[in-house]
Amino acid sequence: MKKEKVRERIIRVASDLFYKQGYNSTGINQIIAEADIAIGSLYNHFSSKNDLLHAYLVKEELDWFKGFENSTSTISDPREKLLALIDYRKKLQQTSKFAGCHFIKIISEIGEGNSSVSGFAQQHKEKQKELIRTLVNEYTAQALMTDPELTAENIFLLIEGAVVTSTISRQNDSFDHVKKIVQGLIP
Amino acid sequence: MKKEKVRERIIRVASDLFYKQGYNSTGINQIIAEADIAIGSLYNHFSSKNDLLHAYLVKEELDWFKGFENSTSTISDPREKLLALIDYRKKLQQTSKFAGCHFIKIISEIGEGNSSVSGFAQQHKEKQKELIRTLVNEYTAQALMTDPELTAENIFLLIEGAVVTSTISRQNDSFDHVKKIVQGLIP
DNA sequence: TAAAAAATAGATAGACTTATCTATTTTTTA
DNA sequence: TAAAAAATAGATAAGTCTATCTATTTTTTA
Repeated sequence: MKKEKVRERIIRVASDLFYKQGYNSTGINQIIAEADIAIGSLYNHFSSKNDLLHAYLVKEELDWFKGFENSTSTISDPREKLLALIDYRKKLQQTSKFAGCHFIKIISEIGEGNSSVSGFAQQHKEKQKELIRTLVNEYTAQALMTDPELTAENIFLLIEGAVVTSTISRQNDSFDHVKKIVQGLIP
Repeated sequence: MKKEKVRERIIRVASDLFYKQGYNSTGINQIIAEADIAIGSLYNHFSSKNDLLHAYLVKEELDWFKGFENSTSTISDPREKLLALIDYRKKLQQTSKFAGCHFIKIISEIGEGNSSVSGFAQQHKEKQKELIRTLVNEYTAQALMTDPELTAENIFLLIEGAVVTSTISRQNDSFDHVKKIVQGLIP
């Protein structure tokens, strides 16, 4: 196993802290302490805390799609893949102890305050929706559907709703409900 | 018109700032400056910033239900009332320039860090769901439905999804989609 | 109108924040 | 192995944060 480089360790520790306790509640000193590095090393790799925030978002976006690919690479049927997407989001919530979606979180915390961050979150969610649209269209090719565009939006909104709901309730039953509803949408 | 008391002014200004720029990004000094009061007055009414946060949440919960009642008091038909709920959340997003749901925001920002806050948000969302459940059950009394419980959850999740999605995309079209979908759920 | 309560200005404590700097040691590259 | 690059410890600047305190003025109550 390759040794983790300093830069990678900084991003990993900072990402974890930003996610678990929030960006503003995480100080540089805590990051360097938990990553066990010198403050000079941090500022050698990143010009500012905001720069580190950007690296965090890039990492999480990569991890999200890598994780999805990893969870569903063996599934080719579009209907099964859509249901597996729901399972994937459920699993993410489970393993993070209901910490929620990284991008919803950061937008909630800094909002308009940082246009590059809000633009990044916007694009990320658009990609997720595009993924669903593609799968719904593949499904439509084999089983006719009245309004695939609206169905894709329907599934997307249900999943987003389940993520925020499970984050607040700290329970995963919303995903089971969404799965049942989606099974009805694509029979 | 009655003159606004100091305590009310503090809560109003603090609530506005907590909502617009986040709890952690809002300092005591900014609150007293914008409310145009002395710092001694603030700490005479509230024992800490956390105490003020609690007052903020209580206010927003009251305002939410008052606002809903105000928007829908003339509507008695449950189906129309459910559609009016969607319009209400849409209007809130419009008037706040897509600042999002107060409770999702605060949970995203402080998460587990404050159990009284997360408990409050939990209860608030439960009340919203209960409201939808009641309306769906009223509707079911006049037009039979296979699974009212799942339909209520369905509507709840769609609305929550539309709120977070419109917050990120800074567009209100999600609500129009939800309305169309819900009209299909309760024909 | 006199006493009590509330609000004021403003100083201050003490902890924490991001970021920079120097000087030294360790690691990597050629 | 020697030179270059990277990482280190630790001090420090300059600012922010929440909260407390005193002393004075304004408002409310009786």
